[in-house]
Amino acid sequence: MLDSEKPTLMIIDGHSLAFRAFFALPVDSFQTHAGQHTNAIHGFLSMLLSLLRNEKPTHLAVAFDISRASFRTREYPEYKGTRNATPPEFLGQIPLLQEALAAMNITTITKEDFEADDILATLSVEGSAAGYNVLVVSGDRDAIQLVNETVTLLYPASQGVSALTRYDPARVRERYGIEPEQYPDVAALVGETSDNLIGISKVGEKTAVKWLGLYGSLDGILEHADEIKGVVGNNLREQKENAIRNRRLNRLVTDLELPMAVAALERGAMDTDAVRDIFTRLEFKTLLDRVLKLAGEDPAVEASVTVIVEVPAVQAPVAQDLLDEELQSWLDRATVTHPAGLGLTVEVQNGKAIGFGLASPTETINLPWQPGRKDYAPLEAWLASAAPKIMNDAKHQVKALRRSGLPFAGLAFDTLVGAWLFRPGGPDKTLADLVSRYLDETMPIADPNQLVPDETQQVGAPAQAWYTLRLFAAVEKVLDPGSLKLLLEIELPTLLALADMELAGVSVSHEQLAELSAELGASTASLAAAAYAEIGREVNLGSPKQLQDVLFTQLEMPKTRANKTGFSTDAGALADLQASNPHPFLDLLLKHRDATKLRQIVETLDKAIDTTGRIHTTYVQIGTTTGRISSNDPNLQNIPVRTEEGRRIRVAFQAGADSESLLTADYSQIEMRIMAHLSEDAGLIEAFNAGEDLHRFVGSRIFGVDPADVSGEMRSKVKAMSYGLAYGLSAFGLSKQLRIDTKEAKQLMTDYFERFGSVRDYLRNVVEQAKVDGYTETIFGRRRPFPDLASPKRVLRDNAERAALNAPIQGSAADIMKIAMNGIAADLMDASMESRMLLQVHDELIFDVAPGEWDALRQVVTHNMESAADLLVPLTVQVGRGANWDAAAH
DNA sequence: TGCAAAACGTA
DNA sequence: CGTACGTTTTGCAC
Repeated sequence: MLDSEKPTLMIIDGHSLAFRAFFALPVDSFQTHAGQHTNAIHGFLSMLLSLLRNEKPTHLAVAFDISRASFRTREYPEYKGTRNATPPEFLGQIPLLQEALAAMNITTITKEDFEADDILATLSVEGSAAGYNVLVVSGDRDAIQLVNETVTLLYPASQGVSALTRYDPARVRERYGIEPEQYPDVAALVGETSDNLIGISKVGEKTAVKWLGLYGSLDGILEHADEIKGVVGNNLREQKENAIRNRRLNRLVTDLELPMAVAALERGAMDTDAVRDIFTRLEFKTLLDRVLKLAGEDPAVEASVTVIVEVPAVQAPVAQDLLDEELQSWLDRATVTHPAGLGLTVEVQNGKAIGFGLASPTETINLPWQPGRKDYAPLEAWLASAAPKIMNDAKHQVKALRRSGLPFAGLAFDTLVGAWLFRPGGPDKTLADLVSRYLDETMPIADPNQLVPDETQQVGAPAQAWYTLRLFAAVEKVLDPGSLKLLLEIELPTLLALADMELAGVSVSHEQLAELSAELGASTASLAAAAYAEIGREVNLGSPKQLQDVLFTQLEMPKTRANKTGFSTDAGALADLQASNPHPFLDLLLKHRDATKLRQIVETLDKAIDTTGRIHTTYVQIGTTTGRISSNDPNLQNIPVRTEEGRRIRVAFQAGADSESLLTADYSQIEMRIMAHLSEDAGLIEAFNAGEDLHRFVGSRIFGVDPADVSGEMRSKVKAMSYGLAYGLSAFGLSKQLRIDTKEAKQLMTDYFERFGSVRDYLRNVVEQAKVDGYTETIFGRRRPFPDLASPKRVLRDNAERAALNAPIQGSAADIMKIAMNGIAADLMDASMESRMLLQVHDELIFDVAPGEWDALRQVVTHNMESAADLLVPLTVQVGRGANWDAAAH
């Protein structure tokens, strides 16, 4: 029997979902004239109706608890003992809900001495055995253990208002990293606050999952408890009774004797009079309409039920379904009639393309897609052609096309990136945001009060494409010519390059990370133990609040810099304390911080490795205000490099299986070179043209000595000064960083500007000009608005001034790197090279070098990076080669 | 569950 | 009292 032919049994935990609905909906808005609160009933029924429509269960039951007392509370009186008293507004809603369900001819089940969960468990086992597809709907995590190939859990995603998440075994694995049946073992170890079940101290989800991975089950873990090291190991051995008790209590009963068999739960006709009666008493008007329409089972009528959202003033044209010749002739006509481009939205699911929406100003086309379709040949030809495509947030759609083996060319505009160029740092992140801002319309979105999203209310791909096309005109209009050029010539090619980099990913060794993690885990444990010994007690070293208590109360150390929660315990503050009040605890704490931080990074990276051994970050092209790209999920732009230990992480980033090595290429001192270019400072330009070490050269000028006589100390002072300049550093800040007094710092700045006066003039001028224009501009015309420069508030204005003087420098560097990347991507393509650009870290690029391509790649990379901009000083690039990222550094 | 704050990694 | 980011953890409010 096919799955789709099997009957579907839906079992709902009435109490947990009604309770969630109670907190999700405002109490005051749901009240009868008689004063009865109804928000829980309304929320529950609304969700139920959506579920009935979307899931179409053939069999249905709702289980309720009878009271808080059950065999579990008899066994362990503290069970659920911490729960607060039921809110008075909730009282009385359950009986009314049950009455409504009865009227709808829906079976409700209770069982003396057991919880609703146990009923769910029993029915799901019986249903599976009897050949049903089973849907369990519950807001209680314990229900996760019920999930298997035939049982799916629908669990409220957040706060019980927006959506239900479908947990099938794959999703449980993805979310928790365990098999569904292992969930109670995790819960037993971790504990469950809401049930007043105390777990093992210091054991969280991460640790529990790790142990389960090692030993398979709670029993396995307890058998090997002696092998587990460190504080957690001790805790486990000392508190194992907790876990055993928790496991006993969270095991759901699957063999209850219930008053009816699963087959008896088949849905029957509603008693529409009774439904009318109870819904009227509850004063549910729209819900009554919905439930009666559902009872009528008239598909035409049912479809009309969903029109609850406000109809926008302007509506997208109804989408047409076209195939073969019709599609071809539509495309032929539309591309000619609308030479500026057509709107395109790729519908993406699980990273693959599953459909397309096309739009002209007056028509939209809907094209569901699956691999191997022949009737969309015209679409594929159009996608592959240079015919202009207007998209919104194209990057992930382009990735989906590539993953689906579809061609793509002709990206002519990205409304999201365009809007970002207009307002970098603005709040607009989605198509709906842009529609609201630039079209002043409300794009219909799913009713947020509905527990189950209803696709019929969503704007589909064709309508999205249509909105995108209209946004194109609006966004293009607000962009100045420079920004428009930037978008077309720099950002759009970069978007495509980033898509390919994300798809490529970078090879990372799980073995090396695991080894590193184990080592770091051991050292954090011993450092923590040593730190505890120093102060005679155990505190959470990760809690600044608890550390404050240790440092300033127990050890009576002098107060550090203040912050919002008291006094700073950051590395700088601790170093100051160590200088004035040496104490072994401080050193141990700092080392512990280092180790835990590194381990955290290692763990995050390890988890991000895919089945092919690679990590795929996501670059956010609109992620910054300056023009830089940001990276997340995971962030590969902040991998440690400054310490020996940290660099071991970079060793794990290695050449891919098909590559001969990695190549790294970075700009040397690009921001200082841009500063030299923009300020036209003769001294600084000479410094770069001299080919001498920059800081040594500058130091010799400032301190009036030969370059050869510049000491290490002099050089580092000059270096800090130079870099600080671009950030708006003050004498005070400089003194703080160099640990010299303010007077000396001030003198250093004076001497610096005496020799490099144009730099000071330039920095002043940037801010002055920005005050006049209201924005700053990079070498390539990237603008950043600065409304706060006119603020009467000192702090705001000062902050804006520093950001303004930095923006053209950081932003120009970003422009240059993007231009270089685009050139490299084009050259790799033109020469049909196999080497791949993998990572960008602001001024550095990392590549997989295909066998035999080293020389060619080095040439392509260096040439494009060095010639990306024509400045008054040369752009120089350092290239390195190695089997891993660390070795490839120079 | 969601948020702010602190801390810290990078250029 | 130095720019630009993203992630994790803690502690607290809802």
